[in-house]
Amino acid sequence: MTATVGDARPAGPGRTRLHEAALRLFADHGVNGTSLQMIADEMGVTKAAVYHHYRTKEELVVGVVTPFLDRVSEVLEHARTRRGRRAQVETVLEGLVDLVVDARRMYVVTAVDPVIAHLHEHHPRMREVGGEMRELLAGPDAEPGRRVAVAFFLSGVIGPLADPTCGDVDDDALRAMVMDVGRQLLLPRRASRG
Amino acid sequence: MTATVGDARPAGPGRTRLHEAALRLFADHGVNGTSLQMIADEMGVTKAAVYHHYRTKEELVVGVVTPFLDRVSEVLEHARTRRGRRAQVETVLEGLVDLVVDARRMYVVTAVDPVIAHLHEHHPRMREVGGEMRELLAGPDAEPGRRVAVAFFLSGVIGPLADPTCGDVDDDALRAMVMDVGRQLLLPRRASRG
DNA sequence: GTCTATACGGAGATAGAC
DNA sequence: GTCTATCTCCGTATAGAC
Repeated sequence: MTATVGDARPAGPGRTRLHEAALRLFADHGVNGTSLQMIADEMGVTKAAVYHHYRTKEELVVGVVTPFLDRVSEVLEHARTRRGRRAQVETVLEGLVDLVVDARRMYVVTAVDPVIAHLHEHHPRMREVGGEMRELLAGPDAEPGRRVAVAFFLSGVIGPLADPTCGDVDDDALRAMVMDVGRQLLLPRRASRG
Repeated sequence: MTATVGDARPAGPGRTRLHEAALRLFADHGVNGTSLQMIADEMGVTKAAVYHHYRTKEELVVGVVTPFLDRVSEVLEHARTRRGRRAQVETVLEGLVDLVVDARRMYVVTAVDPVIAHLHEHHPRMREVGGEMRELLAGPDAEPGRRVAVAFFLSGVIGPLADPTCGDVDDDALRAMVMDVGRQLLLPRRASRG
């Protein structure tokens, strides 16, 4: 049994330091390639100290991902308050790109890591948030073409974040460029160009 | 000719079976999440039998990736025989999308796995092929916007392949849709930045 | 090419003192 | 909240027989 981590504690400073150290390493080596020993070393403590915060590695992973998941939830919630599909898509797009550029490393990890991919399938809240995002972006009963575009976009955003050839692009420029691509893919103009 | 692979053995049937089994598991669990024991079980043999083909796990990984790398090389070579940047980009696009749809699992692995990402940085031939592809798609001394688009595209293609909400889309449709997106991003009509 | 058997290290995890 | 010490299991890898 994999236990639901209804761990709603507010995450003190120690925990936050742990999250940050773990995240750095996850982004570099993947979750499976990162041992608790590595994390402990990164923080300058021992494994046992890490185990004080989480009972298992899996719970640690969930703990690291959760704050990011929360922010995505907020974006979706905000989008739902808007009227009209186009406005909703635009809002998700903006919020997501913002979030993703701001938390580069995190999104790379959450989007790409095999371990987290499994979590996406099995962890109830991740399934839920992922589903809601796709639904908001694609719309109900979307045609294949639309679903492909959405999947393409969600996966595409990580490219510029991870690609070394884009390392020189600063956050603001990146945000603008990715938004541009996102609009092209998900908000095609009806008749003419605007 | 598609260059030498460190290990230029012709890959008999046993080796090919091994590659396929390993690939299936890599795609599911990531390279680090796949033990040689799992691979052996998948093939119905023992670990020692696997070690008959490769001396280390890393060599196995390279062996699995190489055939795919060779096909990418062929695509690039073919593109270089064409005259004009647009024609070259179009050719790479077509070849790559074809290849990627045909070898879904493989591309997901090569594009996404943390272990292979490190290989991309350190393994000479992978560095080379990756660099050549970006150069062909982006052009020499490309501006940031173009580089972002290329990175976005290369990462975006894996989305529809991996996303469960696109599972019902058959290969031909997928190919067409992804090509469409690729042209939008990389071959803008009446290019303002070509 | 495949097997059995085994070496060795490092992984995740626990106990209990400070 | 952090430590030392320790457990167990499984990972990679090797030796040598069939």
